[in-house]
Amino acid sequence: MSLDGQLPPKMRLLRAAAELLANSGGAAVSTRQITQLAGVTAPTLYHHFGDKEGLFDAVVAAGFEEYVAGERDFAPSGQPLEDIRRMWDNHVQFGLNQPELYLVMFGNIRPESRPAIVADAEALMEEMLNKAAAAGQLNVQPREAARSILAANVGVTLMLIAEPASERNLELSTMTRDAMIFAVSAEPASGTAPGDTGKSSVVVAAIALNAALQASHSDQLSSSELKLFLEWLHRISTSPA
Amino acid sequence: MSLDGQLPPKMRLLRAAAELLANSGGAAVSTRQITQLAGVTAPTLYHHFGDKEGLFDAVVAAGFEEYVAGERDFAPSGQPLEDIRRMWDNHVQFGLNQPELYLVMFGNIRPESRPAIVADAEALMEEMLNKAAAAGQLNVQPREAARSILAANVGVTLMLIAEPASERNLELSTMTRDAMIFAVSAEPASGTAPGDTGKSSVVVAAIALNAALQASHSDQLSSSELKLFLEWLHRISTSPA
DNA sequence: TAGCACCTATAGCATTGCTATATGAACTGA
DNA sequence: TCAGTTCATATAGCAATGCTATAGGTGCTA
Repeated sequence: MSLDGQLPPKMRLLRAAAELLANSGGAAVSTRQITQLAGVTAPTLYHHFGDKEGLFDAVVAAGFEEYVAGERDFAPSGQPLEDIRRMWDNHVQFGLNQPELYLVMFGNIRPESRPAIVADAEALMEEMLNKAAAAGQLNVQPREAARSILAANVGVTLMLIAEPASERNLELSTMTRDAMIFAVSAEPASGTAPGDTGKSSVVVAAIALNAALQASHSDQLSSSELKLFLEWLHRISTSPA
Repeated sequence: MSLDGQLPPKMRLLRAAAELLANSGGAAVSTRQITQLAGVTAPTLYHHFGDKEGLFDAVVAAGFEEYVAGERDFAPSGQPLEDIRRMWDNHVQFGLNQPELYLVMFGNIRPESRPAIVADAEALMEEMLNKAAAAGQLNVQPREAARSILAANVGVTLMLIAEPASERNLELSTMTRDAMIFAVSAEPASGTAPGDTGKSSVVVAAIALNAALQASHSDQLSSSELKLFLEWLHRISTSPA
């Protein structure tokens, strides 16, 4: 139960802290647990890191190095926006793989350390977005785009972490990701005119669906299913209500 | 320095905890500080709330009531998507006004309590999106849209909280907000442009009908018919583009 | 060998969340 | 009116926490 490996105590403390943090399930981790697992006594910890927070900052810094490495460690595809997608997915995956560490990095807020990390993550993404801008693919400043995308990226990751692993639906991530990337990209994005506020009755909706179905040859339903479906639809769309 | 006001101790504890939490600047708040400010001794706290966490949960619950009240307390404009914008702005403002409370609610994660709150916030937004869907203004399921928008909303708010108040640029919020809303909204008539990134009109119509049906208790179909009908409707409205 | 900087251990302090127990107050039924 | 019961608060103290004052090795240089 001790992390001896002839490693220097400083390293053992770092690893012990990281391991306990990762397995704590959100609960607090005591210095006594850490020092015991590291096979070291208390003053050693305070000699090397000054503080419990100092130790945790070191753990976070190490985690951030790993994060940055993950964000850089793929061959650029030549399509900057495609690379942004991969950065997004990497970010989410990092959060899901190391939720506790991620929470300390992006979920917690201590007015000094967090902005530094966030700023670095922003810079990382901005760097990539600069290429997109150079290729004329952005319709906003790269910095603003990076901030916006990263904010959404963090929000999605936090939400995915918060829900039980069995219910996690990564479509939330891809959908939000593509929405953000589309929003900053220079495609011919027409205005968002709300348009006519169509009536909201069941009848109107049913009629619309009916018409759309007739015209589209959807193959989601078998022919017998479709027949019955249309009959019901007709019943609904001719209802007196 | 005491919160006496002839209020019952339970209330004084709640207010003391809320006040200390709001002014702690992220630092830990001890039960002794709370009980002293409330003019009460320790066992009183544990009698009423069982736990330090129990007390904080109560504070969060009260904060959430306030949040929900803020989200409901404006006249519906008749344009659901415009109301969604206001919900977003309310959310951000709540976070900036009470950052510490907000962090406990949305930034922290304790696998039990947080998902409940997030789920409630989701439901709140989904409720509004149902109206948009019923009006044929959505191209995704209201639930998915709500999750996606809320995730981005939280991410933006956290990022704004993290940076010094002087540098806060709310344009990050409006830009991300409009990007998300645009992404989930159906292409406004103006030419129908079927091919583009928008989903087919069948899907839009099916989603609208689904939302309208849920809200209207139509009795044109028997319950068993309705069940099967909804199942098919779901199949259609989640079909790949 | 002596001196020196570095690293670690022994032991203990103040504060933390929490509780076993007891005391008071308010209500209930006779 | 009064004993019994329940609710609410206080006294005092426990175990665990973060942290530290002090002292003891350990290896290097001279």
